[in-house]
Amino acid sequence: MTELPKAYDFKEYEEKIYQVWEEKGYFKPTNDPNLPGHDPSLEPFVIVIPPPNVTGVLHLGHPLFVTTEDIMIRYHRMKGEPTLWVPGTDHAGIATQLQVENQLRKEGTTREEIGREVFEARVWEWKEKYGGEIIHQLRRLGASCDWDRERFTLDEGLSRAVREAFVQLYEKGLVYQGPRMINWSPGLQTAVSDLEVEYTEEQGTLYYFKYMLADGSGDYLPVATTRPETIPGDSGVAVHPEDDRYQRFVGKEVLVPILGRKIPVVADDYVTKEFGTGALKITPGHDPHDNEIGQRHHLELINIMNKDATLNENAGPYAGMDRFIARKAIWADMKTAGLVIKEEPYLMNVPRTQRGGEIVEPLVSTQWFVKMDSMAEAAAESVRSGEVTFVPERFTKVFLNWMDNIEDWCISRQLWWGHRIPVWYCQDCHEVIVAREEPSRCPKCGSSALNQDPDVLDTWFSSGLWPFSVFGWPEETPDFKYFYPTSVMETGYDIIFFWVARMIMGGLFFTGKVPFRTVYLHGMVRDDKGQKMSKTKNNVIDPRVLMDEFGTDALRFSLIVGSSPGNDQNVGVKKVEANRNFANKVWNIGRFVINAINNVDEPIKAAPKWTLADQWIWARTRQTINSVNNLFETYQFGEAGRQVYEFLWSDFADWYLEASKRQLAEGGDRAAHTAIILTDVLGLMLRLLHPFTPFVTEALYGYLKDAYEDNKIIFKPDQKWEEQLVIARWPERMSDEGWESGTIKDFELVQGIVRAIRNLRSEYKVDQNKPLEAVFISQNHKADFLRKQKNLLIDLAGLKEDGVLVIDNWLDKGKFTALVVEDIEIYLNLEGDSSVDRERMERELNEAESHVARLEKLLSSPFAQKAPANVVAAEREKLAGYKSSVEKLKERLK
RNA sequence: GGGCGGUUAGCUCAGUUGGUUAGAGCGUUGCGUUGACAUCGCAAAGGUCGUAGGUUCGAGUCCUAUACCACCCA
Repeated sequence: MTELPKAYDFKEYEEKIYQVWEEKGYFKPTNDPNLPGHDPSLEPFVIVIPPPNVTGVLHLGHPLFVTTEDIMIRYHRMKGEPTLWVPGTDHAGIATQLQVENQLRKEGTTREEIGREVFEARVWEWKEKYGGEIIHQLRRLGASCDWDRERFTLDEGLSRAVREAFVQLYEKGLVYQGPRMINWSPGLQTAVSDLEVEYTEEQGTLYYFKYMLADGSGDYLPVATTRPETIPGDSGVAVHPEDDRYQRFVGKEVLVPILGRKIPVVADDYVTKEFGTGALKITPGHDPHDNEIGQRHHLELINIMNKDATLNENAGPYAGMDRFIARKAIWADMKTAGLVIKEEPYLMNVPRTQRGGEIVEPLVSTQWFVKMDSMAEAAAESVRSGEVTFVPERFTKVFLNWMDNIEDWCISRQLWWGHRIPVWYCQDCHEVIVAREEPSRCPKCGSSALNQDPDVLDTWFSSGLWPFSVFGWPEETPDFKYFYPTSVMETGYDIIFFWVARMIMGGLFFTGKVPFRTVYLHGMVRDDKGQKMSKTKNNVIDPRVLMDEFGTDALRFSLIVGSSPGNDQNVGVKKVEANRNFANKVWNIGRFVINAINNVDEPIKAAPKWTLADQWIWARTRQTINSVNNLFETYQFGEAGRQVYEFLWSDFADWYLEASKRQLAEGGDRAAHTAIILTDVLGLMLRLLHPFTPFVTEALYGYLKDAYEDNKIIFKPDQKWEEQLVIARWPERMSDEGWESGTIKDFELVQGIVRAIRNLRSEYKVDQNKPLEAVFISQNHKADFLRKQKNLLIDLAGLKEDGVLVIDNWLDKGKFTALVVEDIEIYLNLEGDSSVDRERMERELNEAESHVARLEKLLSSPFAQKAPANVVAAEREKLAGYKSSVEKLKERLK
């Protein structure tokens, strides 16, 4: 029988407990399809982790998703379902490559210098060195994943899945290669997808200049642009077909400034008459909209840019200049040539890459693309039909809107870290070979001179296969057959397009099934002022520091409680500290209960006679269990956590534990039955709380179980205690037995009286420990009730043990101070100032009278007829209470 | 331009079938520490629930408009 320390020391338990969980295999799914005795009819609960960047640094987004998913996983595991959470990491192409390139720079070298093979080896080294860190942190956060099923997106199996997927798409004509307008990142030297481009509003300049007519008339078309450096690539000027100002120019030719090339003026209703001059220069090679207009009017496509964002020979005198230097140079030359009209400041949307942050250059390049329309239609249909649902629901619309406007996906990246595109080119006959395995010779001409495409695939291409590739797809493994499709995809709303959409499309295309039924999207974590955390703002909170200081449970609880799905949340250190205190509170409740169990030493003689407090806490327990079950089923984990918190702190600790002290001191059956109630309620609450704060609850469960089983007097062997809380039975809903609401109301009357007495004590500055004499006066059935609850009132309100009287009338009110709760008069011997007394009672009378007035008005309004009977009855009852208070107070004030 | 979310106590936020004096944590104020807990207890102050309309017996909750903030798509 060990005495627990006064404070919960999470450092003592977290690591050890996690180790035991893992060693005992609790994170492994029951009903494993690879083992004998598997029952395929049992529906499993499955989540695949959103794989964190393998060399990434832990930020608060990780604890948020880990906790949310762990809550669901632990809940379903406790419900006894076969439960699986598949962990893993993502190779994160650009991010990881940049890290290693940084390292190389420090060493004074570059990837080009060391070559592709050496570079790849270096990245693997890097991954081995730092890749374990993020996984270690997931464990520390308490993630109950099946680590035997851990995956990495560049693993052999997953690489095979990627090749398979590419080839299948190619065979069905959904993957194609071609020159097409893409977003080029000159800094990263790779193409990026539309999604990887972010637009920021920045101050720029709108340049107005003259497009001279080619007929030498000296007439000109005024044009405005934000990018003069693209003028050498112009192959037309467009005006709105209904723009009277420019009708006469349509069909004529104008001269490209400086270069003197002749280009046509066309009419196109894409042009906004009000913008700039109403005439738009068209650069089909370097602007996506211009590209479309160019195609419509068969304008020449001129590429004027090199891959490093310098201009090429098509830019004539500006060849070799960087794009921004060229901008200045051209403008200066045009000024000299008298072609400039004016400049004005202009707020423009500048496209920048998500990663590097430099300005993206739209240009035409040969890349690999996935044709999206048919896949998107299928994905949209699966959402429209409700086969896949979103939590919160509003993301459905966001998703469908994107699906309806989807563009083809550029999947090739000019990087060295990632899945190499499974395409080979024959050097001799130029055959393009797309294959699952590396071919040794060309199937067309037999040549062995084959070169593999140098590009790798977008990281999201492999991520899109994640929900089934982790189970061994394309192999029909037992895992794939049993665990796929998964149950819930939990991730941040910021990657709904990047990832969620592509998984749904991929799932439907490759497996014919949606990859998950429910998409739960969490919000972003910001600092306590609502700002995005960033290194430059220096407001980044390191989760590891929070865990060091307050424990994992406190961090987990802070990220879940007080937030709702899909909404951003602000997290400050204070909040985590408060929840560390909660963990400690739970710990001390546990200490109290264990102590109570240990002190029971007499055999139970009779059937239990429950006290009001016993019945009340049990009723509240049932209420809480039912409510938490409802909330879990609707993904309202924050509210569920809050309710358990409130129950434990405000009901169980503040009231029941206090009430139980006398019951325990009484000894005998009373103490034994009280200990049983304490144990049962705490046991149930530890279960409800376990998904949120797994460590402190597991630690306490162990001690509670030991104490209970060691006590041979109250121990019931038939009441099975599971080995550990992590696999203990989840408390299921209990139906109402009818007695609960009355019991709760009765106890609330006691609480009302106790609070009133405490307030009075505080107001009269009477020492809290001083026992008070009290006389309760009640003329109705409540007198009996009060007599029965006398001891409870004595303990909770701090009354004098033998100084409490319950009678139906009393004349000698002398120096006693009056208090009225509903129709009960309470007289306390406070030895207070009677003028203060009068003043206070007048205040109370005023308040009660205002309530009476308010309620009488309410009840004489149509409310009484139209509102449901129970609502009206409740108000009538309140009115009665206030009325008798008024009466008693008036009497006392005479 | 379209869309979404937010606006509730000094601060950070809960409040999901509309039910009649709106909640928590932190902060503030007062009192209190020899057995569950000072990582605490008891109590107090503090809110026209952005604004204006509407629906309803009843609106923080539903509808319309509007302001501001944030985000997404174009």
